[in-house]
Amino acid sequence: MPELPEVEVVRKSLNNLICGLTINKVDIFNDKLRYKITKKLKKVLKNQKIISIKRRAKFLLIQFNNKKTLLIHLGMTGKIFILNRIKNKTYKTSFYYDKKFKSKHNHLGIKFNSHLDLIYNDIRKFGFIKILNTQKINLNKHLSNLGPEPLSKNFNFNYIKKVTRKCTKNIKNFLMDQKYVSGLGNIYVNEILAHSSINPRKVSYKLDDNDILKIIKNTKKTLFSSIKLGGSSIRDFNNIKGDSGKFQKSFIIYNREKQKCKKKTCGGIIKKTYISGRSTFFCKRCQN
DNA sequence: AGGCATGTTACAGG
DNA sequence: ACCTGTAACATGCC
Repeated sequence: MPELPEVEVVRKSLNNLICGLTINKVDIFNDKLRYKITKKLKKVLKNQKIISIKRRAKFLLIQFNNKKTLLIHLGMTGKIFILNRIKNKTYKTSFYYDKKFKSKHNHLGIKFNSHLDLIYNDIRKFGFIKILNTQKINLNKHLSNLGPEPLSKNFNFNYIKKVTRKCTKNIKNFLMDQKYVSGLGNIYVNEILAHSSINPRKVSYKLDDNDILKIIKNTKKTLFSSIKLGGSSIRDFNNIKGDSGKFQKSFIIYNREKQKCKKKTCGGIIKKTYISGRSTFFCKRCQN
């Protein structure tokens, strides 16, 4: 689930539900994630109040009043649930807590000074949770080498022109590389290149000005639309009742192998290939 | 049964 | 040094 739009949708719902709350207790159910969850997390967060919930690239940053920040990366299958322990109700964070989510994959629980609990659940354990000093956040290795946010003004023609000129990667790997643009992943890059009618293997320095303009326009457009629809929910999330992500219905290329290209007057057949081991979909006709 | 999966990182080889 | 492909991480689905 988690590329930029999905993380942003989670951020927004957390901001609505738990910003301003104070932590009562932290439980570590299973510390095995990409990096081990440290025990000091419990002490550091106890009695602390959330003062802001931000997103940078695919990271969530939950800031507390003791100058600590919780850094969360959802990896491939990380999910955050908010539960009402009195009414036994689950709130929408982007993805409802459902019986299909097995508690054996719950890693962290936070009890707030209210009727709410937060649960971090991660089937494949590729995500991670770290505590950082808020003042030193920009020095953190995960955050210090990130390229501009694609929805910000820093992601513009001059910037992309400048960096693509000296980049010999193909454009798909360029857009997936967090040091050039942060927050894009495999699904959205497939979509962006399809919307832009650019072949994913095109070498970055060979992009002409028009290609660059199309990429910028379609990146912003695709991400905005997805956020508006609550992000994308694919595979195991598809059948879950109450799932709020709807952008998968707007995919024009991802997971559409052998189907017809949706771009008007094209109608070519979509092919699947692999680039750097990642599934890549493209239309031979309009993405020359 | 084996291939595949929204991410990141290390390593080998060109 | 830079690039690509591959494997690894862990689990579930088809």
